[in-house]
Amino acid sequence: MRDYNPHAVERKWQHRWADRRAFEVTEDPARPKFYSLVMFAYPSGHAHVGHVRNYMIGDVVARMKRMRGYNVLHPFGWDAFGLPAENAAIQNKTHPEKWTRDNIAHMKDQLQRLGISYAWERELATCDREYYKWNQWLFLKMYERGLAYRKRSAVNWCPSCQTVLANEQVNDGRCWRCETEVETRDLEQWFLRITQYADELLDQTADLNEWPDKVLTMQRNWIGRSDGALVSFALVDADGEATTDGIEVFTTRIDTIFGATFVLLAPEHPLVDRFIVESPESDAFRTRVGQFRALDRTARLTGQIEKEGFDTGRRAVNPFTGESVAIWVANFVLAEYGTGAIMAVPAHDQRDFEFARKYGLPVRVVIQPPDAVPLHGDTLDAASADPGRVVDSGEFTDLESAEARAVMTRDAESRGCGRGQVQYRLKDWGISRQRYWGTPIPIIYCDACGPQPVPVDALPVELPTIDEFTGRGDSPLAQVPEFVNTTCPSCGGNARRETDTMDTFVDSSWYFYRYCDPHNDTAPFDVDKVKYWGPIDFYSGGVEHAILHLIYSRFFCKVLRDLGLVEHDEPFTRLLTQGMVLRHGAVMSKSRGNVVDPDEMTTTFGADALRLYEMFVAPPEKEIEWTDAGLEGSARFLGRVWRMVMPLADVVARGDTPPLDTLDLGSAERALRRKTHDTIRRVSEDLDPRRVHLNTAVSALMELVNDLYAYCEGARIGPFTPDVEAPAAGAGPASLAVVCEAIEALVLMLSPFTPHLAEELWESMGHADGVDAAGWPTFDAAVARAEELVLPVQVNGKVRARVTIAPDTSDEDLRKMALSQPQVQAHTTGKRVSRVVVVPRKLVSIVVK
RNA sequence: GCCGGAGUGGCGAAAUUGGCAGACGCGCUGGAUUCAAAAUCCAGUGAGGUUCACGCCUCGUGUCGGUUCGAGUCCGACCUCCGGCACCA
Repeated sequence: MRDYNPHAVERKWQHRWADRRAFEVTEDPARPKFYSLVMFAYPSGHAHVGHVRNYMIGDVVARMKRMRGYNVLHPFGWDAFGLPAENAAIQNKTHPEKWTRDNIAHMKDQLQRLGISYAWERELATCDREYYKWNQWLFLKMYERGLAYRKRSAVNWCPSCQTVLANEQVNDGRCWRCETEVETRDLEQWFLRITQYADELLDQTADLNEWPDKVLTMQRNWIGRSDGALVSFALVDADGEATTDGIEVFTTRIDTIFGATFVLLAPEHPLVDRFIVESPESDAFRTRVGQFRALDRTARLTGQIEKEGFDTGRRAVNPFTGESVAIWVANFVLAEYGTGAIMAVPAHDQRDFEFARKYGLPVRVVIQPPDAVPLHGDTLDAASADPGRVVDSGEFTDLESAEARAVMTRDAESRGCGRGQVQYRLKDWGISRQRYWGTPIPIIYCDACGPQPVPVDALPVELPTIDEFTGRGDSPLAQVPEFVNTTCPSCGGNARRETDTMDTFVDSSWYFYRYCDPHNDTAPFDVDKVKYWGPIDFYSGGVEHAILHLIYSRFFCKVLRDLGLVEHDEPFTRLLTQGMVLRHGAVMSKSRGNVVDPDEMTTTFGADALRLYEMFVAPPEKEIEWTDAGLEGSARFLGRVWRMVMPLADVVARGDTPPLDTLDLGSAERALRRKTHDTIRRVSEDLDPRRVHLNTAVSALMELVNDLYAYCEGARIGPFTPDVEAPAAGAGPASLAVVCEAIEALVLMLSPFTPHLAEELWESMGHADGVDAAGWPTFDAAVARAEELVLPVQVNGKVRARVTIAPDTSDEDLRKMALSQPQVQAHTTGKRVSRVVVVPRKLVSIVVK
């Protein structure tokens, strides 16, 4: 018997798969389809074992589905635009494209040596002009529909990356990529109107029942819907008379409005500028406001500052009480949420409470929570935010909070001073980036005609080649006159191109549709092809994309649906968020120097051992700390499989063992068959895309191998025959038949995990057509059924004995057997048996007193 | 502060509906094989007690309490860790 040489085996099968184009697919309406996808890769330079883990999860599912007869689409590609390439260019004086293409070549080579079943002919890179052309096309479609628009606004600016960031890309006031503190800039920017889909994005999270709850919760929080009301407080003029001008506030607690004893404005609120002008002490007022506006942005957004404010000297009328109340400016009121103005109800909102106490403003209780001592504004030491019974509120007194909100909103509406309103935390998606290595935004500015879309037949707007990257100044594209200067598509006069590029999250929001038709040069993809392959049945990737990528992709899906390009509402049916692979407690990265290169692992142990180990070490969702220790164990297991199967491969290949149902099997043989079929059941269940318990599937296969060794040792066959040349010597046909059945099932079930080894063994067993042709092994419930059961017998909750029974033993017989066990008697004698619980097929529980 | 998730041997973990806690693997210990080692095969391995021995007993899934014949699993309170959101009105 030849020894197991993983490298030779792996090379052989990788070449064969490539030669046979084994994983390339076309649409086939006669077969059920399965679209297995892993998040595509950023070509950072080198794949590490963390990437490998994710790609393996997708590959195991894809390979299993292929064996089950599905037409499986399993593509791969590159999220190739982005800042690191440009930064590398600045540092190393290379071109971002060269850096990117070199990295792709290297990483592709690494991945190919892992034997992943990708349809490489569908490979795409988002920096391909054939790809980003359709980014531009989709942008123009959105522009036509008013979903892409331009506005001047305060945006997040990372001084280190020299670019704008979306809200989603700012964490704790810092850049998601480089952790530099983010500044605010006022810029003209392009936005995608994701808020138009806010409700749908929120509501349809309810349909995503194969997504982790964690991700759905994060998305719901991110969208942040709150139902409330807009209420207008009329401004009071210098004579104390109400005017027709008003301050609109947003509140979710209109039921507390009788307790609204003042109004607060954000420092940036437009009325503040008017008040400055109208103030008798304009200069002092302006200085005051300036101080608030200059407050550190990060501190303000994270609530790390003391609540402060000042009286504007102006007043407004509470439309419910008719009282005139003070208008203050407060540093904690956010200009970008709601209307930038709030009604302050100190008795029932903690922030307002603190503010009121600090400045001695009135606190008035208007809600009495049930089961609480009667509250009083003068004695409160904290706001009471709980709902309850409305008090001291005129005609609304005695309503419950929830009802009061509805009634009072209707009342405001009827009097023309308010209406129901839904607010979202979600903001429109700013996509302009002042960088080079991305998709040019296909817009031309003409002094005469204004912004003009680039005509579709002029797409793509190609990225010009730039020789030098300095990282200084504005958009690099602005420094290329031949790019900037163009003619207006409308009037033909001189015009300038937009020089910003798109956020790369645009690229990754629809790439999974392009895979369905990657070489189409007349459309982003053929509608019928996406109709066949979509939606994605299984999608796996890092949980760090739970909000950004996954919410943007859901948004794009809905836009594409409304454009008539896709039919489904949601792009990803099942989502698996894979746990990260850490090294020394940190995510692997080149800069940290803690990267574990899969090449080293495959050189030492083989790709199959690496694959198996990463699937076995922990559940896919769980974060793991990388150690080499267990990898050796996986390599050992594969050797064990080889030494079990190889000696008997010829026996299988000869195919002269009699059919199992014609044989009279002994109890050891029946037990092995039972194990075989029970393993088929367990592994099949664990590999179900809704489950994907890959670690327990592997351990089930290990158990089967252990049982095979034990059986073969007893039967003196296979690895236990003294004569290697005659591994089946002395074995009866029954022994051989059950062992052959077991090893065939074993090899087939192992193949999604360790495809090279499995194909090699399968071929050695005389099968020329590969494991896909063989299909997934069939589970036979009758064979797997236990012949006898061993049930525990508990006395007062402690196991005191076990009884072995036939599965069809009656409850009464079981009860008698249990009570007659000597160990049970020892604990029941002299006591009264008060109760006997018989749980069929589970246990017997006896209660004594 | 709010919303999720988790806490099980020396380690990674398992336990699908409330039913024998610790499957499987790593590590360790012992045995076989070997001149020897590696590799391989076999056996043992939660803690403590007890027995010449087969065994038997007690404790044990973050802490405290509860429900139940029976709780890692359900309920209540708390502790710790991880993730998300956070002055969002």
